[in-house]
Amino acid sequence: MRYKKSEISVGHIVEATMRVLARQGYAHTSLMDIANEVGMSKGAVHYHFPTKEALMGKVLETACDAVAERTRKVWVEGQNPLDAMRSALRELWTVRAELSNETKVVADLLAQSLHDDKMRVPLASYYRFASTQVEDHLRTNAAALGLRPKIDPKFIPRIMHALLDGMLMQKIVDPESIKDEDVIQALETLAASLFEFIPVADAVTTPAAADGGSAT
Amino acid sequence: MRYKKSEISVGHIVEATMRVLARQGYAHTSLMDIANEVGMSKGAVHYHFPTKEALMGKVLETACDAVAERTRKVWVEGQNPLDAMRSALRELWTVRAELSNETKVVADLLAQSLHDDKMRVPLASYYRFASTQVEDHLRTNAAALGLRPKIDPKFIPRIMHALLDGMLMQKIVDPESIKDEDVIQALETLAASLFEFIPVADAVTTPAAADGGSAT
Amino acid sequence: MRYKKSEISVGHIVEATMRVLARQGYAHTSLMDIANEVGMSKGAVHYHFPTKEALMGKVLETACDAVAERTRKVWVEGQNPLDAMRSALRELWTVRAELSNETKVVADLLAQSLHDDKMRVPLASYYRFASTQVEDHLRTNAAALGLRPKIDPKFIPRIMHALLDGMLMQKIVDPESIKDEDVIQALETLAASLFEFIPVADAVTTPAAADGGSAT
Amino acid sequence: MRYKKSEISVGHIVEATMRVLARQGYAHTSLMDIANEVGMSKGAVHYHFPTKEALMGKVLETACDAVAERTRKVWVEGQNPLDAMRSALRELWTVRAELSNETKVVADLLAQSLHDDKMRVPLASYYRFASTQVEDHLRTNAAALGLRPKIDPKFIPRIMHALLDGMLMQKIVDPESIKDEDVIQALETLAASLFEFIPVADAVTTPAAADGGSAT
DNA sequence: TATGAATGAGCCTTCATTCAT
DNA sequence: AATGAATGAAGGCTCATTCAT
Repeated sequence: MRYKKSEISVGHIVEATMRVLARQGYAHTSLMDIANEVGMSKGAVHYHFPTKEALMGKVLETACDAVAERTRKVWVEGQNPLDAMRSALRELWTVRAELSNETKVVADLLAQSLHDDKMRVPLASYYRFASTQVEDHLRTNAAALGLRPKIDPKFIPRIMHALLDGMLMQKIVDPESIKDEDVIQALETLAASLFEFIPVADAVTTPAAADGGSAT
Repeated sequence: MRYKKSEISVGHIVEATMRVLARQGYAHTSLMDIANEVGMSKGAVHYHFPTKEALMGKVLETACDAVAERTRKVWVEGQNPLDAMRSALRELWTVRAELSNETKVVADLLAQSLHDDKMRVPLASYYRFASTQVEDHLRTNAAALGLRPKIDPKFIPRIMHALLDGMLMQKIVDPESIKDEDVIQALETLAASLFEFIPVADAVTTPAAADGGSAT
Repeated sequence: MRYKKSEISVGHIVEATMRVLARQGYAHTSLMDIANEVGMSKGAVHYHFPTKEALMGKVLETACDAVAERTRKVWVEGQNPLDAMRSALRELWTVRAELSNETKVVADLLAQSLHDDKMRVPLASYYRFASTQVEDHLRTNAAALGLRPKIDPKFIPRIMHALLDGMLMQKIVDPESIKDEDVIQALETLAASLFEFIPVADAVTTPAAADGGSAT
Repeated sequence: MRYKKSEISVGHIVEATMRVLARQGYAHTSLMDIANEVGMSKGAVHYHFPTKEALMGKVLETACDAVAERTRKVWVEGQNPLDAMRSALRELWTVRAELSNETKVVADLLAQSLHDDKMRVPLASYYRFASTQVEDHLRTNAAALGLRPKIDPKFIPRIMHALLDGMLMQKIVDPESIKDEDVIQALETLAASLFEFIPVADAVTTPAAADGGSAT
């Protein structure tokens, strides 16, 4: 119980940093801002994090975890991989489009990672997590339903995340040009065209059937 | 001399800033660094740009122009929109994967634009330019060849750029996981699936057509 | 247990401080460093010493005592004051030249005493102790052996200590220029020249006496 | 003329630092104190000296030069080395006993040099200068006057400076115990006993004569 | 057009000290 | 007797900006 106090404070600091970072961005966030936001002295912040860098590392990690968690939730339910992917994409886009603090922080620190090696670590493991998670799902369910991915299943989640992240950037920069419905619809069409339908039961060689199926 | 001394100096400053920014990132770049890189005094930099913000604005504009220019070149040649898009994607990815100074600077300042309205302007017009340029191309050529885009042609370039930008982020963060060949192959497959082949009057049932269909 | 826990801890703290001070110097030693060296918390150090100043005072006192103790040992044995002084000087120089932690701390805090009155107290009593101790020795033995000091015997030990301390400073600053043998030889010659030989009644013209004379 | 301004400011800063250092000591002197004393902003001080250490280095150098200069002046006049040494010692002690700012600063930074290699350099060259200067003087004049030093002439100035510095330390720590007249008298006696008198004209082998001469 | 000097606010960090437990 | 947490005042240093020249 004695030692919990520190953990609590650390938690508060990380949360406050997330808010400030989302509001002002890495380049314009000082420890003073953070201390004010968390309602502590600068010294207290340094008591828990020896250096600003260390704090930022922890914050990035936390933000990645939070985003990953949302990603995880999105996938658990679906059965049919195509439907799963559709609804997941819709969810994933919504999560991004809301521009939660965590999303902003990840975006911001991702740019930092261009010049700071250490920042890459949590980001890399986030992408790897998201990638393998979906890959497993596809490997398990797709074949059973006669859906054959047109590209390496390992790459599908990376492609989808890239699409989402890239669209988010455009939305940030130019919100009027990016309507959520357009994005979602485009995403669904794209997702669909990543698979070919291969009827399990009867014939396999009717490209027309595959055509119709995948185009739906 | 055709150019005033001032214009030349401004050019030097912008170039130098591009280098420094690519090297150190916005958050860790000071006017001192820039002045050193140009070989001028800090005062001189301030003579040409009243404020750091103004300089950054000009630099971002220049970087966007440079990137747009490369994008433009990539599209001019192609005839068949599908082939054009394929080769364009390959080019666009190569340009990004090289991580030129301009690319880095755009990525870096894009993150800044999350918190700085003014920075969004040149970025927005870059995306709009890239978007409309390709849109025009598609509108002109696609129909003539019996290719019908499955999604709003206005959106296709945005999707493609999103894909490229998003993949670039993953490559920055975790280079080992992103092989250039994989990316290019995935992009081509995706590009292909964005179009349906609609048999024009005469030539119809060639297997090639069926092929195009299944590739949708 | 004979000693209270508190006394033991105080001892540990003082010892640790001595080590840290010898290693880093007063100006670059923080309570944190000391707490780390003792293996205690900063709070614990403050429990035993209300203030950093108080701790430093105690440390200086201890260091002075330690140095004085070594000085004391050096003098007890000899009989002939001249011989005693010779061997003592040799010893005293060796002690200094070894640059023990205590020696370093005394030297360091001596400089502090330029600006901090309280620090002067233990240093002053160290010098007084060293002075009176030797003075007594001289007063007792010198006359009996027909040796007459050329300068006030009260001053002789101060002179000798000054010489030793001053040489030490030069050795610290420029070790290559100060060879221990040179120092010792010079000190012995000097010590000898501080006394005149006064023939006592009987034994007179021995060459040894002349020798003693020329050494004055 | 334009560039002189910087030199003037540098001069002011060094002078002010000397005053503050003499007043408060190295360990308790901040750049703020210095900036206040010189009537400039902290930034201005950093403009001229990139780091506190650099400033301190320059100050130590200046202080050493100042002290060396006074030492130099003291020696130029005298003819007879013994007389010269006597009056020089008197002068050197007076200079020290006044505790000028330069003297204090040298004493203070000398203690720092225990833990900071760079500080040793100017101090070492000060001692070397003082040493060689007097050595030359002795070599030139002593023999001509029939005075033979009892110890290596190279070492005489080092011994004398050690004596002076050591006495100064005692005076700082315990002023009441160190009377200037006592010091000077002791120094003269000591100086005298460092030489033997060897009559040039007639016989050289009379130890008695040497005895009388050196004892004077 | 460009420089050198100076400013002052702000930054990250350190530190002696306090206090509840 | 000792700890962990927190404070707040400096501390050294950086930086965008100003200005006389």
